[in-house]
Amino acid sequence: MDYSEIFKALSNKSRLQILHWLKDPVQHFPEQQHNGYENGVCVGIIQQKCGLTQSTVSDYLAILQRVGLVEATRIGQWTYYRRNEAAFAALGQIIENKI
Amino acid sequence: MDYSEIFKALSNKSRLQILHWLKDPVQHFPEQQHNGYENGVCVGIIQQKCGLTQSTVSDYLAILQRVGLVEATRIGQWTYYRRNEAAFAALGQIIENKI
DNA sequence: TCGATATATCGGGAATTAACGATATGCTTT
DNA sequence: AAAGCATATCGTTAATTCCCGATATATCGA
Repeated sequence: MDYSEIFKALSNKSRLQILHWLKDPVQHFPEQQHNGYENGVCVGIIQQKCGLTQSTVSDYLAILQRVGLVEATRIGQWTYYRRNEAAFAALGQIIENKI
Repeated sequence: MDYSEIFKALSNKSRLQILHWLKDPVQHFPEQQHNGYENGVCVGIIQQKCGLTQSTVSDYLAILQRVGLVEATRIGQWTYYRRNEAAFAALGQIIENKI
């Protein structure tokens, strides 16, 4: 298997920052109340906090999704992104035992 | 702290391959017997197996050393590189809990 | 000291990534 | 159907990374 793609996704400060914020959405994204946080946080809210443009944030979330670190749920016109904690646990194990 | 540099070091197939070989030097580098494997494997032997040039392999090992994933020992004209297993264990924990 | 060997460093061209603006797609409401 | 949002995709330039050859440094043996 090729883990370099996963590490490439993690090798960027903005993407690491987003992942860290998504670890505790209630604290880091209080401006999103409407739907709860079950499905994660929508792109626009993440973008505001990043300071990056909408297209960049959308790109970055797609990169993280492509390697399985986050999952997306489309609800109406919003796409909510949340961490895939199982992927992080698995990656931790891989680093401790396989790499 | 800035973990992106560590992930950048891991985001390359050749470097991951080297790290994996260094996990079991006796098996992957049988051509090196002279000094045992206590200090790791010297650059030339790693280079032969990689197929990359000497300068590239030296660069790559320096990158891995800079972020603490490997350690170097100079003995005479040889430099031996070995994995820093504590760094991998720590990184695994960071991914499971902190990122 | 000189030459041979091992490794490190420097400079560069090709390939990739960062981040953007512009535009397309898709959903919702009227 | 049309207008308004939210998000995705495309095309681009600047910056970075990949990987090399050339060269410098360090150590060893004669």
